[in-house]
Amino acid sequence: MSELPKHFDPAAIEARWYAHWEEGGLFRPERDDREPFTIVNPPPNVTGSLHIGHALDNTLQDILVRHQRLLGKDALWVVGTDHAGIATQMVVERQLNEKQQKRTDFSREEFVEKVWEWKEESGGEITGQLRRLGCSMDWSNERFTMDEGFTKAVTKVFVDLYNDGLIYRDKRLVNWDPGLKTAISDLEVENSEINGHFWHFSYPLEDGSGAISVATTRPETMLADMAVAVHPSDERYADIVGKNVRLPITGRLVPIITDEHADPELGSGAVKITPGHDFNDFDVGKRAGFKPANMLNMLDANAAVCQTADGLIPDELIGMDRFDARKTVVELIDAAGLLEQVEDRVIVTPYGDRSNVVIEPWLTDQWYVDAETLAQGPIQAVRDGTVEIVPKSWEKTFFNWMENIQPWCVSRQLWWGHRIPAWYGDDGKVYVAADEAEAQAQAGEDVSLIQDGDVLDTWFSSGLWPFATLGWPEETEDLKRHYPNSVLISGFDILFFWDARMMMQGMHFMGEVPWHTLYLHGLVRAADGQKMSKSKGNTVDPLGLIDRYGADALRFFMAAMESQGRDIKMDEKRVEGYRNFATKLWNAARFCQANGIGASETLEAPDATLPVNRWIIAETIQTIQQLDLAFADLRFDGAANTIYRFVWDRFCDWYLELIKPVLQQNSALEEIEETQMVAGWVLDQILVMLHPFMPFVTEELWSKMGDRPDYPLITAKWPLADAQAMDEDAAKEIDWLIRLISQTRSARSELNVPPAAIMGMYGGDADDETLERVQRFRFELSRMARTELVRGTPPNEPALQLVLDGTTFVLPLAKVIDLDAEKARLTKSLEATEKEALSLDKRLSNPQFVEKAKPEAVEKARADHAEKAAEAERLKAALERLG
RNA sequence: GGGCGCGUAGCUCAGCGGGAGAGCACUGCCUUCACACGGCAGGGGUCGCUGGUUCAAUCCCAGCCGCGCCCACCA
Repeated sequence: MSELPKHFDPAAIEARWYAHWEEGGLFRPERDDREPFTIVNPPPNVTGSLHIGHALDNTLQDILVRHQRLLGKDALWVVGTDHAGIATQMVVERQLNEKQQKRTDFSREEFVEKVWEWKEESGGEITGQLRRLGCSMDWSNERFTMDEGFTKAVTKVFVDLYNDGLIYRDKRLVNWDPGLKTAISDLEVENSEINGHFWHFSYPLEDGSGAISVATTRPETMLADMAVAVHPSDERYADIVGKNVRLPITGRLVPIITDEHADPELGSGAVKITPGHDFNDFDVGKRAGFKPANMLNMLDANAAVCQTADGLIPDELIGMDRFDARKTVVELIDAAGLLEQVEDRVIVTPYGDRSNVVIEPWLTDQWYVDAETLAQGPIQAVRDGTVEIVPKSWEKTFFNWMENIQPWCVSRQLWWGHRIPAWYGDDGKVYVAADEAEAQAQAGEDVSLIQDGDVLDTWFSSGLWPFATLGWPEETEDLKRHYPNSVLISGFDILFFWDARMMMQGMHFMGEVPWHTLYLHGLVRAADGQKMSKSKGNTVDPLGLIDRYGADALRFFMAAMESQGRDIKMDEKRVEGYRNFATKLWNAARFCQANGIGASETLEAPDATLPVNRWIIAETIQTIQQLDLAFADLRFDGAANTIYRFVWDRFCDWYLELIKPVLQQNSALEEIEETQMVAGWVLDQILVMLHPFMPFVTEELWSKMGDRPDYPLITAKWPLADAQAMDEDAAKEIDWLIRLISQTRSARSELNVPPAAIMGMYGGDADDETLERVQRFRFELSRMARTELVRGTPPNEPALQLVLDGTTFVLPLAKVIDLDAEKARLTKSLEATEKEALSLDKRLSNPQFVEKAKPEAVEKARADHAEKAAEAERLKAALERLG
């Protein structure tokens, strides 16, 4: 126990305590015999740095983990980082660009080596920042999605899914990102509306008997048109279905076909079909009997025009960028007199979420996961409650996506990531195996093999996080104990990317859900409600907030603002307010120290006789109960507000003020000792309850309030909500005292009674019990209300009158009192009371209410009415006495 | 086109069947021996609008008006 400095400086204690916890192994004490509690941390990008969203996400997790650790559980918070294929490769490529180099200047091996170097160099940044936030993760088993064990798991998953028929290679349209030159999944495409045009072309019939009009938003793709479709029921075209049209520019002959896809209402009702460059047309093309292998492709990986298989594209167009080609094609068609009309039109255009380049539907061979099959288990699990989504409103969104899920393209044409374990033999076959030796064994010695050059989607590997981090595919002790995990906390923005994939892969490979609760939180927005983004320049750096206000304040802010289902708007004033809260607690502890109050020796509430002590014990227990409920419901805001109010309003503003007379006014020794003991116990409970939210300041105070070197707060015991220790009589008595003090203060303030003036207080019509109470609390009343009990009949002079329960107290103050002000005050009070009494009276005189309302409600209304009516009478009498 | 959410004090948000709360901001007083990053007292709300259900609605239902997000192939 050592004296607390006068000023609280978060920075001075944070680093010290974090190191102490980590070095002492306190994040993961030996508790093999206890019930496990497990959370896996959404692995941040290895080369990333902590942003405000991480701060929210990780604060919430740390609160749960610290709470569970205090409850005595074997709490494990798995931590690690993600290799983040595209994002990381982009970072390194950008660095090369700065040196006038590019990826392709190097061999694949050389480039990957450079990424590893970068990872070694910068990969520690974010983990260091998580430490600054106070996150109590199990660093002793820190993982990386490309570490050896994880890579083994990824390979096994791919091979097993392939052998189960759930991964296959297919030629179909993918979302091709011409900027990054890789395929991406549906989820990585962001659609946005842009202003474009709708061009109407006239396609002449081969037999010269006329023409058919088609409209398109992408004229350049007509270079690879393979048909024109009309609706089967569209009679306008019935007699030309089956004829050919001769396409402008290429001169290709393509048939007029029928397909349900053609909308007779739209444009002319006839639509050009380009199976190689449009998702709808691909389906139409397949229905029309075109094999994907024969579908014409007119764009290369850069989305520049290339020659189609039939060689019909004029040379002048070859090599032209798709947008230049668009212009040129329109010009050529116009020159041929076949451009009928150009309409302005808003077009939904797909962009790559990383590159921000317009995505091109492109015909390639890729690896696909049969997501539909894998989705069945998770759908069922959410339906039957095995997995509870919190807040529940996300369930619909989850079902809607899972029930309409498309094949998941998992191959990426990148260099950084998990190499796909597939080898192509010169025998034309594909061999999928754990390594090349096995593939060779499958193929036989005579076949020469080349490994697939692609890597896997990052989410393919991070989907294994809940079990691969625990040692899978080895059957480790950890895996047995900690899978399924207890709860997953994630932003709703990765519900499909990550959460759903974890469920699919977890259920397939572990046979069980990855966790039983899925808690989804919102986004942290800028103060004006805008989404934070680097490009807008409106991001708030959590490290800066920690520098200014301390990690505890930032954490408390996150918790207090986290109500389920709503985004959080950044409000720095509020962070400041929670810094003030930490300071308040610090000063309360200083007061305790100065008054001989220290660490409690017991976990149970001490025995106490003084009402004020019995009262605060009851208040503490109520707080524990409320906190337990809030935790059970994952109401972070509720929990934070409960402890906040208890510390500030109850403990500091009332309890500490009420015990000052006991501690400082020559009370009996046993009363002082009892009060010190109770205050020490309450402060200890506060520190424990607040610790999950504010780990640093609480641990510091815990150590400073007593010598308990082998019993750090981080592994202390969560308080017991022992209802037996609650004393209703004491609660009533202190409640009465608080109301008397408040009323007196309020009246004094309104009448401008000088703050220091002591007012004599006559019991007036008080009964003996009340008088005795006033006498008993004379020191408290003297200090906090500046009143002194006077026996006898009040003098016949103007006085301040207080109506409390069944008593009218009289405080004569002839010299100071402003009679009119007092009249006004009493009148206002009377009016308010009468208004309430009247409203209750109206309700009670309604027979419908008395008959139909719940008996408790009627009973309460009657009691309230009686009370208000009596109070009104007293106020009226008081007014009359003033004349 | 479907789905979700929001609209409560000047601001940021809780509450969600029995008559409205917090933090900040604001006003007045207080340099009281834990704390001015403080104390005490106070002002401020037809709970978006319109109907309905109910003895009773900010809270449930329907419609409308504003705002936001997600999903979806209208060429």
